[in-house]
Amino acid sequence: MKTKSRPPRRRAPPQDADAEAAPGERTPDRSPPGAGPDPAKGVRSRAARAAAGARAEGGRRRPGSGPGGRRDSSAQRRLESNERERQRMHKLNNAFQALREVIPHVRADKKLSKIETLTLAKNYIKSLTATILTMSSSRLPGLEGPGPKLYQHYQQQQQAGGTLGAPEAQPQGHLQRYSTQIHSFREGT
DNA sequence: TAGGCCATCTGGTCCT
DNA sequence: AGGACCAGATGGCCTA
Repeated sequence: MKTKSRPPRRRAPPQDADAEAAPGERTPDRSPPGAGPDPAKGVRSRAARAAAGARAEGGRRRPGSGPGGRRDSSAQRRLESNERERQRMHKLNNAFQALREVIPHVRADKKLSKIETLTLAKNYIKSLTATILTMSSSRLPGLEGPGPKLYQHYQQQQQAGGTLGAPEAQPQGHLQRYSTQIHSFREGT
């Protein structure tokens, strides 16, 4: 992972790239290998779409639709790079799917979007953390066991504005937030 | 039809 | 140098 922050990226002029670089003919619908009906992709039936070949154009720009499209090694490298990028995104999507499967939520009939998944997961973690803290600190007033250490760690995180972040240290708060969130997703708000 | 979400392409930047 | 990562752009599908 990159931890460094990068300078703001400037973007090359919008895709007139067609004009140059013509990276070869575009790949005809490369639905991901083994991604006929993308398993990770449920309900919103992209599957149907793929089946229908509807995705033939995908959202892709067409690099070298012109005749001169073929272009030696640089075009070849571009294609390979595209393929790697696709694979990378597929892995990312698999990870999203795995995450969806472990966070409890209602509305099983509808797939959580990525943003919903992340948000829900974050609050789920918070609520679990808070619950653990409550349980372990109430267990004993201070000597052994994970309780005090956990609590101290949690407090440090809070002070550092750390990943546990939010100022509501009350487990209730997290739980509350998580469940309202589930609720709002259920209602589609 | 508009808006949300997504997959893919692409080129820049960073890392090994 | 080549691959990984990232974010902008583009266009398709779906739902309200």
